[in-house]
Amino acid sequence: MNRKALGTSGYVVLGLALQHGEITPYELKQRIATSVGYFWAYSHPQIYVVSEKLRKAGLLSQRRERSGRRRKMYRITAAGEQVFKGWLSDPIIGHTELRDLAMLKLYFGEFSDQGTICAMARQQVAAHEARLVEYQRIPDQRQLNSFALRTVELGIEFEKMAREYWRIIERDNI
Amino acid sequence: MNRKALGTSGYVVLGLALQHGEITPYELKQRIATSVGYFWAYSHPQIYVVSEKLRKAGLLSQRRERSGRRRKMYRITAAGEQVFKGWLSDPIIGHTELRDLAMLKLYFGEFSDQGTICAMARQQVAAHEARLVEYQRIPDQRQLNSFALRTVELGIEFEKMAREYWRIIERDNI
DNA sequence: CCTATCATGTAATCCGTTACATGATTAT
DNA sequence: ATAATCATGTAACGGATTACATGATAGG
Repeated sequence: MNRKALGTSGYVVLGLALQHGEITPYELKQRIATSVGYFWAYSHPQIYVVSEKLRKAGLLSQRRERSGRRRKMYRITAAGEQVFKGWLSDPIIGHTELRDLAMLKLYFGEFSDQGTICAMARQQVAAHEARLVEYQRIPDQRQLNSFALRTVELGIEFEKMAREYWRIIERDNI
Repeated sequence: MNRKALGTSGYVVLGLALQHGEITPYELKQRIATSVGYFWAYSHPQIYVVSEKLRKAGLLSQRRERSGRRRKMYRITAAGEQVFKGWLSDPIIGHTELRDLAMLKLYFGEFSDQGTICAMARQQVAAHEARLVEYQRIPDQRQLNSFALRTVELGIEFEKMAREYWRIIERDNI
């Protein structure tokens, strides 16, 4: 209804529901953790809350398993699809936010000592390396559509850059 | 006291207070907007709330202007400095989060049309270009310590990369 | 002197996380 | 059978944004 009331997490859920037809909160959680969650994470209880909120707003319909875990199965409604597609074509406001604790601490490096910074740099090289490997494996493991693949590509480029960046920090601080 | 109770925004305020000696919430806001805020933004009412919280926790001391605007002037306490430096050497948990609406929408590109994606790509090229120019001007405008300069460097590299990325998206979608 | 904008803040609300809790299924 | 883990949620809290409000100063 009023589109303003929906946060980004709501649109993520709508989008995934649209992609998958019928989906449980758990599947949503898994999907997010291995896709959009790489660059826009959120925690699992949120997913349950958001799904319920979307259902109440009439953007998702719900069907419940009759036996076993009695899982809630969500499906996007016509209204939901309309809201989601409207959001997709809304103009982008705001810019990329690069939230990174290590960068923040580096900014205040004057109050650290060389050993601490160097250790942090080493740890960051390893962390970005690990993430790079993880991203590089994604196209082999799952068949993604070309758009999802594209976002993975940016992830890969970013990790390469960050790894190199911290290597230089490490070298300069030894 | 108990360090766990402090969020990242608290440490940002402590760090800036440590750098600047005595600082008002407004200066904090300005400083954040043109430094760490580039990669870790937050809104101005938060700064007032966080500063007060830090004062109550004994990590900042406060002096009030006697006339005019009766501004609150904050200064870091010995306890605050200790807590801040402790945080600096804490190990990093979690990874870089690259929060970007355009990337999110690109991920769901299958539900957009080419025109919309192309327009978004064009807008993103312009936005990253603008930001790049802004970052490149920073070293001339202000004298920053070498650590702050280093973080700006990553910002510049990122913007170059993102600009190039969206240029390719735009080209492929025309 | 009046207006714009600078500077400072409060209150309400919402979003997201942490901690907790529990039933269902699978492996041994 | 029993332990492990899969799957599903709730409740409480805290952090962050939005909307609102107001006094101080500067410019005309």
